[in-house]
Amino acid sequence: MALFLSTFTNKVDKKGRVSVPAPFRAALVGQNFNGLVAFRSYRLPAIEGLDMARMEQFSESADALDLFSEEHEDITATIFADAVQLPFDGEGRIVLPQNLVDHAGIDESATFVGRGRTFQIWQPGKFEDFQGQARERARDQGLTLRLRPGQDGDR
Amino acid sequence: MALFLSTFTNKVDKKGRVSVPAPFRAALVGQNFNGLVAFRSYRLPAIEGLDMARMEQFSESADALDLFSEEHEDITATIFADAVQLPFDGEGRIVLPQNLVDHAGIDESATFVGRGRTFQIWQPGKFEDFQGQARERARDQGLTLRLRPGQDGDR
DNA sequence: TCTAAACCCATTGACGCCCATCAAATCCCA
DNA sequence: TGGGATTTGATGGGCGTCAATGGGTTTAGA
Repeated sequence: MALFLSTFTNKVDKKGRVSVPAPFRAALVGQNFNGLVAFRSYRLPAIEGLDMARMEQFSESADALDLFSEEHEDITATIFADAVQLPFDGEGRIVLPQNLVDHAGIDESATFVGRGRTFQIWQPGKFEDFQGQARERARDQGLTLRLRPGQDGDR
Repeated sequence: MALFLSTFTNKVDKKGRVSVPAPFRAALVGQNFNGLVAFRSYRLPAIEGLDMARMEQFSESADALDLFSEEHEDITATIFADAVQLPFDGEGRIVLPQNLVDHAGIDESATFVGRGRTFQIWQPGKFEDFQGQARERARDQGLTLRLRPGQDGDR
């Protein structure tokens, strides 16, 4: 599976189109669906972005919950109902729906933020603030990452 | 199997017809029956929508329950007895039966809500409220979706 | 014969698709 | 190694197509 790395800021044109950074596009090829899936983060003023394979995986995981249970209802209402498929145009751009734009407070530019298996889309200024705070927390709390044993990195 | 994503709100015309969103229609092709199956949700003021394959799956799951048990009686009465087949017209519209419309409180518009393997049909305002509450619960309870083990992400 | 559902056709507005331009990074060769 | 040429990615705009919608007409069943 592809890794989404680094951050890119692109312009949103009058039609609401944004170019998806070429490296991200390269990580999103080879699906049935030529585009990406997006939904509003329920914790942050940001848009979550992922590929269809990941969404299918969510779907299978959600199927493991009891149907008609409250947990199932909440998960599907916050993720699947909120998700949109955003196809690429010939130039590799997407159109961000109004409700996503509103949620993230995006205006003339959008920042694509790599987060490993997924990525996020932010209003540039808001991401800058958020990243600054995250770095502070990481430093103050001595954040560490434990590697999973027995797992090769190149899966 | 089909994956239903996003929400779409369409108008109900004077004849009671609603366009089923094109992406949903695309997920509903390839059945014997050109249309969808619907029944009243027993927990929510909404209409459950699905394809025939999913209905078959429900049937098999119900078979796992003891025949003539109260649970079996209740499930079959609530789901199978209540279900209706709604065929598409030439433009991909359906007509919602009166009892479903009443149950969901639908008037001039209907909201189609993707929920993964199935979808729901709501009165727009009611779904907005419900989704808002679901998002709150998701945030407050730190709702997460555990990915099913043994499933590779890189498919 | 009357009503309701199925079928057909017209309109319109958003979106997908195409082409043009421009900037930047890279490549190539003297 | 410097500078010109080429490629690739980002951006802008025009136009055709399809989905959603509305209404009329025919068919079937009561």
